[in-house]
Amino acid sequence: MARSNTLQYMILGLLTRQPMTGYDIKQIFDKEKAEFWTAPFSQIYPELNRLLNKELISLVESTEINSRRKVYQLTKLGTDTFMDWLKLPLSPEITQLNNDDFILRLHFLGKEQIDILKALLEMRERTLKLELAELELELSEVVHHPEQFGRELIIQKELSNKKSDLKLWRSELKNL
Amino acid sequence: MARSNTLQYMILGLLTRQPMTGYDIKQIFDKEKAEFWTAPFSQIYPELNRLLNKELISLVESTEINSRRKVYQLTKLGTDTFMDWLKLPLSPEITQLNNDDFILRLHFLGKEQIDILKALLEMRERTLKLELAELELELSEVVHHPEQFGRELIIQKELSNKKSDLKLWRSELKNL
DNA sequence: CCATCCATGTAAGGAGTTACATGATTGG
DNA sequence: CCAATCATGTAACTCCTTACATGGATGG
Repeated sequence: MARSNTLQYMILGLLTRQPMTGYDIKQIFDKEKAEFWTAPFSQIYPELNRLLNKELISLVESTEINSRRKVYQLTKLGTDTFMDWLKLPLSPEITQLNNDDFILRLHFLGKEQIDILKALLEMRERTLKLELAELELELSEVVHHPEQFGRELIIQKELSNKKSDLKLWRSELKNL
Repeated sequence: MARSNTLQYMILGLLTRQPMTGYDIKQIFDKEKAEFWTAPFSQIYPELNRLLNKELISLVESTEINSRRKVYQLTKLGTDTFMDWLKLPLSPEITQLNNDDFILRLHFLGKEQIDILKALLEMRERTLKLELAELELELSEVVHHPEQFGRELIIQKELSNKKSDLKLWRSELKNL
């Protein structure tokens, strides 16, 4: 999942819930991770310092005077930056969304942001349909190569995963 | 998919089919990629030179005398290295297999290697059962947090994907 | 007092992306 | 002759992992 500042937005997203330390962020990654993502301290701490430098986050003044704990909170700029990123599915020039971009945003959406949530699900639905068509084509080609049995199984797996995704997002969209 | 020499084994795996150039390898990656993986020239060419250095591959003597084409073939060492990697699911000390390691090996398995294929599917089946149990637990926790609706959907997606995988591998195992 | 958890980092290196650079061959 | 394809690479940069380094606070 390279090349899109994933970590930056994950951290900003977590800080929208409440101010916290790098250590807290790591705890949440480890607890909520299994679904799709995690990061070690060696990525988190330097990233926090970069975000501080860019003034997307700031240090909460500590009551405990001689503690090394650094509690971070979002700045106005940080909140805006995160919300702009989250609203991607609402921008008219974007019509497709890969699984990673989709999941990452979905993670931070609740029923309060119903319009973003709907746009996100609809966009993913569109992309899934295209991906399914491509996979059907690949499957029809690979069946002529019995020596590539493993690859055929992979395509079947991808097909059944995407079909079940499409079904799930459609049914969720209906309930919104 | 870091830290496991993926590219090395992908290249060795493709070269078991027939000798080819870096350019050919890239073509195949682009054609067979969509399912899970690809690599740009800037990764392929340096990797080929590393494999040449390690004597896992060698240059095929060219008939065309003044061509810049470099056709690579597996050496005995390269073939052995690849087969050892492919046989991982047969090794008794390994009992679990994540999706990436599973898919990567499955890609190169045909019905000729029925014993490896069976062991691979069985091992993935075991791992899937554990992953499903974890996800069920996470789902039961997240339902108490309606503000994390997006995360709940992600867990549901993962659950339905893994359930459909489990069903698929079970039915394929029955047919082998 | 000692283990575990809390807490913050640096260093080294591998993996992956994007951009750049170059030139031969093939087919219309 | 010109465009597309074949063909091989380097450079710079970001992303990610593993290992290392340090020390305070808490609870049994």
